[in-house]
Amino acid sequence: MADYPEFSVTTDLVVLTVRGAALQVLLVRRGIEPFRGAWALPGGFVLAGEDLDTAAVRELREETGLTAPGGHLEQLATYGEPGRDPRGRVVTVAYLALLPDLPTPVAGSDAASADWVTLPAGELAFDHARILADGVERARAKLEYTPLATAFCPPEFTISELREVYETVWGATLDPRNFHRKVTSTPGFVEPVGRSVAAERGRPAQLFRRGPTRLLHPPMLRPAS
Amino acid sequence: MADYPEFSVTTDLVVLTVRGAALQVLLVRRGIEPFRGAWALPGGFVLAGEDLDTAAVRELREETGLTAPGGHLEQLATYGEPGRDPRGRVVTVAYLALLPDLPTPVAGSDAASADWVTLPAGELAFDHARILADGVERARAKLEYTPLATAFCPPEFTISELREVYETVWGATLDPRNFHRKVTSTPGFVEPVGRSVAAERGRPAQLFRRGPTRLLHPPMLRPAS
DNA sequence: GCGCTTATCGTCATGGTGACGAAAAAGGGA
DNA sequence: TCCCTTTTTCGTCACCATGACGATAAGCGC
Repeated sequence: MADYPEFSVTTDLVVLTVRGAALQVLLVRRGIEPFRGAWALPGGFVLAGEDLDTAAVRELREETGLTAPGGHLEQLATYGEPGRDPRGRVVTVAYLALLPDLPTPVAGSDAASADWVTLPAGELAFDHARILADGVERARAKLEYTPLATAFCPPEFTISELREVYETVWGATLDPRNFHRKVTSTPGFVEPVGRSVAAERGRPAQLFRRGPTRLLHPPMLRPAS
Repeated sequence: MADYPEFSVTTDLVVLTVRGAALQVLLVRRGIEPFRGAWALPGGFVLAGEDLDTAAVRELREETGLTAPGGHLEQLATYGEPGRDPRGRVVTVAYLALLPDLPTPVAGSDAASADWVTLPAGELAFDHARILADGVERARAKLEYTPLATAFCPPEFTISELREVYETVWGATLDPRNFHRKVTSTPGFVEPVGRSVAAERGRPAQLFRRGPTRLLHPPMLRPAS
């Protein structure tokens, strides 16, 4: 071991949410050099004796104040190019988090100035632009063959809310009737709560919660680009 | 940086191939402690100034003597649980490699005793059993929506060879006629070479090479379990 | 030639999907 | 109260991909 180089290890988070009709990412303004004043992904160093997943959960809690109830957190990829951090040899394990649009603001956060930024975001510190792009692409792909779109929704949601998630993440418009049929006919995707909720306009919609299925068979296919 | 713990970083490789009718993984016998004498995934420490991908390619070359011509190499996941390596805090970035069944043996390899092992493999050093399981599952899933099965084949192959790859990796039997129709009718999956090759028995088969498509639309669906 | 094997093409029924019509169920305004 | 608008939800229809097969083509060995 003594003959091999030493690394610092960080976790960086791509935290996505759907607010209104926009896909947004949680970014922080860096208060110290390098890249002082630039937008960056939230993250930080992995502590001694701390698991990578644990570090990611801790960072998420410190930055958003939430433990992702109903949300989703998964490892994205690891970036370790020499020179990606001017301070030295730093390898970062990136995580992807999908959260519902919570009324909770970023207040109570550790970071002085964290905020939701509508995509596409501009310049980012380090190689965070690439990490963010990889995270968005992963989310787009996962909506196809997993029921992960429900992670963007509150515990109880309507089919229309779920459809808006798909439309926002994919940047496409979907037929409400065919989407309704597809979602409700895929076993285990969503389960009816039994109650309905009055919308601002139009016929009240039925409420659903996430079903037990982790994989969609057959998948939701994106409309041909 | 000085206040944060130091890590060693390694890359471990899940190198898969299809030989005969079996899915095989490249394993090495450890010559030193810990886990001396046990099977382990090939891998090693990332060097100073070396990129993670570069380290993985170097390890692959050192262990197999090949630079994966026509094969496939991608990052799998990163494992950093404290205590996963008794020597200290070691984070490993695992890679997944898919190679054709080359007539080249493992000879000329760095590792004293590397060998192909038919899955399922038995006990493995460190947390390599879990890494291997993750790699196999990734390969199974990727065969569905990417043309990566061609990475298991030589540059020119027959539809039957490609079908055997699917059958071996998925552990299922596929109808040769429907498989032929599906593969040849998916644009960009495979391209006819124009020549045919005589098999040991039966009608000679047409030769194909990999097409330009990176994503299968619609995907190849696994038969219902 | 015959028989065997494998490759390749066709046929048919079924099920999922896109396009779109139509009814249901609310609120708002004259 | 009676329209009008909006959104949800249910139906219909044509089309395409697929699974289950039958049938033919093209080699080999005898």
